[in-house]
Amino acid sequence: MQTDSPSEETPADRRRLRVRESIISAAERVFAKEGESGLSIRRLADEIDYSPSAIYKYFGSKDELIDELKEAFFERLLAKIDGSSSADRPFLQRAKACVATYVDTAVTRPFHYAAAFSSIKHSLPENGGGPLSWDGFVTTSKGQAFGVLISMVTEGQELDIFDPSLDPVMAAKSLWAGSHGLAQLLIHMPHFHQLVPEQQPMTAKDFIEFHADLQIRGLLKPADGSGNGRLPGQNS
Amino acid sequence: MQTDSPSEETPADRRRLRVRESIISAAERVFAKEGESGLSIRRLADEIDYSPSAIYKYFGSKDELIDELKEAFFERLLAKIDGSSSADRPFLQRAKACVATYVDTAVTRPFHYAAAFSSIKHSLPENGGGPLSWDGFVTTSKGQAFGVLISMVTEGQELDIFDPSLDPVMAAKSLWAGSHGLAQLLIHMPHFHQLVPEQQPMTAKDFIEFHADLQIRGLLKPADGSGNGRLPGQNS
DNA sequence: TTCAGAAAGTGAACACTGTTCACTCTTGTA
DNA sequence: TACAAGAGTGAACAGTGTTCACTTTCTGAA
Repeated sequence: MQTDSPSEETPADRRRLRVRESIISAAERVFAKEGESGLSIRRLADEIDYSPSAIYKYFGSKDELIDELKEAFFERLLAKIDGSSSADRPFLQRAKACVATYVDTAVTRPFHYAAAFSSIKHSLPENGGGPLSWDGFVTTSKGQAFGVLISMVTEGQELDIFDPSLDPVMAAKSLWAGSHGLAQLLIHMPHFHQLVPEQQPMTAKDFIEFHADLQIRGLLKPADGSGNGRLPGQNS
Repeated sequence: MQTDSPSEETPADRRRLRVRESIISAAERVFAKEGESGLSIRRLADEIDYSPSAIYKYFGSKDELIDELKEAFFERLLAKIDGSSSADRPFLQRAKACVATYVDTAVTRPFHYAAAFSSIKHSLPENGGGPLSWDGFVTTSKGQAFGVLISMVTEGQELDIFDPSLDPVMAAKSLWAGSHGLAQLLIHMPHFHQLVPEQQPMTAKDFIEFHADLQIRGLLKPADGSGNGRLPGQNS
């Protein structure tokens, strides 16, 4: 199928890529609206006017197809939070925006984000089941997005804003957990943000910012000299 | 089937309850080990030596059965964090323990916890799809567990430890999101806790406590006395 | 231009799934 | 003892992901 010069793209290649792309885009359309349960191979085949078995000439399995959707999503997410963290604004604003953007992007494509954390026992395909390796992780989009968080923490420490005694990786993981949790709750409990005893107006965006604020607050450098700011470990 | 006196329990009632219980316990056993995907009606029927259709004489659907497992789990969780929050210890220790217990309990039964937050668009069956009502929510086990968090925040404010300018409900939601996020990440990314560049010993328990610490820190009363959204006096 | 081989595409089948329904068997009561 | 209600069953339906032998289409070389 390939010609002698490997960089050349034959008509067959283009045709194959076009069909592959049509599968992906149909899958993306259905998945974004109805999620994994709404996306069946037969339905997909119907939408692109091919037989179900034809799909398997392009993707090894349904999971492999969905993995591609998730990976594409995390690339978008990475680009967004990377943009937030490198914008031309004061540090604390950027830090908060970074968290807020993460949550906001996740909520915008709930099925993608939820699916990315839906499997139990093996979240990294390339390392199925084994202990999560650092080197393997940081090359994924997910890992790179995490790297943005780490950089943010170290920058905050260099600026003498964040507590220097914190391990940046652990702090970033904590930050990730906090953002992830809010995203998940907003996704899985509609109107979570306006869940209050007295009905007061509160948009999801407002609550996301409130949460980001609190998250960042936990990392702030404790007031100097006072034993109050730092959380006492054993006593209190 | 009921006798004239409604409080009396006939042998038929007991028999029915026994079969029902055997279904639940078989389901619990399979579900705890393999999760929703490993639990099929036919397999369940095999395990209890009944036909698949017999199950439908006891539960309206597979979802209804699983809902019962999830509800039972949240009742256990509620009891546990309620115990943590009311133990005879200093406040900050209790507060941290409360968060840590939540995460720990979730991680211990990963499938139960994950399943409880797996559906998108309607997390409260009794309110399917509509806006989440406060009154409906606080009566569920989930809602009551949340109530424990709110009480903890208000107590911290009364003790002059937590920032009094924070809305207790919003702070509790933020806390919940943070705990939920860590639980989810630990469940869905095995060895998340020991995901570090240099391999240094770090147990899940240790990381949970670190995270709980940071979460609580975010709620502390700022040392300089200013309220929400304070900026550090240092350069930024 | 012809022709072999590779790739693309297909339809039927397999082994599953949750669920339903007409049916039989068992049980408790009048 | 007769009868009705409940318990339990087997077969079937509609759906799923996936496989495989098969045909059709295309392409690169003789």
